[in-house]
Amino acid sequence: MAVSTASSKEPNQASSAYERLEQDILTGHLKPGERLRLKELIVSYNTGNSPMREALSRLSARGIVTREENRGFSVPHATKESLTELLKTRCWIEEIGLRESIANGDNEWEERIVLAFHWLSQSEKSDDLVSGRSPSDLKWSKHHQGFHMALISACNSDILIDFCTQLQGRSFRYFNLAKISKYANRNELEEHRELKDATLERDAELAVSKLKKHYTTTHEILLTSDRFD
Amino acid sequence: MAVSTASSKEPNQASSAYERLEQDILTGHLKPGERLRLKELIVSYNTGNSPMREALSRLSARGIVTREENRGFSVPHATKESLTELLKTRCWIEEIGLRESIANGDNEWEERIVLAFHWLSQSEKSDDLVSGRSPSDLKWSKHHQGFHMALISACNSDILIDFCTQLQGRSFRYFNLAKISKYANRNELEEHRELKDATLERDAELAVSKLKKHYTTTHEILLTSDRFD
DNA sequence: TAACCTAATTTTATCGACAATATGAACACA
DNA sequence: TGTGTTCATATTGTCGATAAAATTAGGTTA
Repeated sequence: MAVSTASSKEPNQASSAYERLEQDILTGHLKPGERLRLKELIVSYNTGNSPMREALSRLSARGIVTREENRGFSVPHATKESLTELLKTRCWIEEIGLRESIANGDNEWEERIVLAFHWLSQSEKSDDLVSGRSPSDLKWSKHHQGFHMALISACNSDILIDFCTQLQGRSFRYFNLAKISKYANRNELEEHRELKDATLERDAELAVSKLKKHYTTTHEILLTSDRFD
Repeated sequence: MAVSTASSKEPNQASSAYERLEQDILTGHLKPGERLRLKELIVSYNTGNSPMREALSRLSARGIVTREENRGFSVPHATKESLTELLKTRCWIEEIGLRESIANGDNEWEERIVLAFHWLSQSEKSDDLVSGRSPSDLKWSKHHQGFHMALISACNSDILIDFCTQLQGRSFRYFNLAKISKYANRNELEEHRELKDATLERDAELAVSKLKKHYTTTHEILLTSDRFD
């Protein structure tokens, strides 16, 4: 069982366990369907009964782990069907966030996008193109997620933003599980640039179509993977 | 502190506590901002330390209670601003659910709507119109929620349905906190009927506009309440 | 009086043991 | 061989006590 090493001193053990376990699930280190036995987790993550149980409870409430009453916890299954549902839903909801942001976004919103794109493009360039799964992936992922969140960050609904964060996390897991190099026949930097430009020009229709295209392409690539049930 | 009485034998204490506490928060028996001290809850709900803590953890992960690290849990504040955000977001997301359902719904979906409307109209008629907050309210609420969920139940996204359920729960709390008779100058039965008819006739534009009008009217009524911060 | 420090109290977070439940293996029987 | 039953084991769920952290109250000084 893969385990994240304890990093910075978290406020308390439960939250620390929560974050590390979430990380290990979303990065795909813990495999779909794998059972999460309390006893083993306590050893692996070097914490106690109560904090780990609390972490699992919180994760299950957010759909990051699956729970069966009196039967324990496990890593959610990953099927092509649920991936399709996930991406479809993500398109629906991020479209709203993007349209609202384009309608309401202020200067600071534009700045957030410009900066997020800058860091994304930096990390895309510096990535080495051969070894798809390099250690820098995590950094790229953070920038990628940051960019997409910046786009919708002016929608004036923390609730919607939270939903998008959840969907992003789940998508991230499928991306990692698929084990496909993100450079497979694709110029993501250019896709992101076009998306950024359309957004900053407040061309909602174009921006939304770029966004959907972006996700649809990802979807199609991921579906070629045979790593799902 | 108000407390739900233990009802049917729940699978385990943690889940039972979860549901009862959720109920007491959403019905407004526990007031916004009220601190949820573990010790008191254990006495009130007649359960142990661990199950109650687990219930609180799960509730906080879903935004039903607020948590501050090392400072405990409390009932979320209720402000007019967050109510506005909530209803806005709900309109956005349920619109999607409704449009998708209208596009994809099958016969069973139509049957669910017909039945849900039937029970809703029954409980609306039988409610006595004077005492706004009658014990039958909870029954009406269940039917009301059931009707709105039926409308979107053919959207083919369990994720979206789960989001709608969450938003519905939070809206329900504001409704209860406002303490406004639901018959204030309003014919809800007729609103629901028009919404149902437009939906069953697969007139997406009309149905969506009826839905939004329905929620906007609710919103305006709730905003007249002075029960929020 | 107001600001600040310190100690007592309250409250949250965690631990280790125990109870309840589910799982799996061995065995009897058709 | 296949099916059902019983008992041992493993796993989840709960309890009561303790440790850690925050809050409160009292007292001291300017």
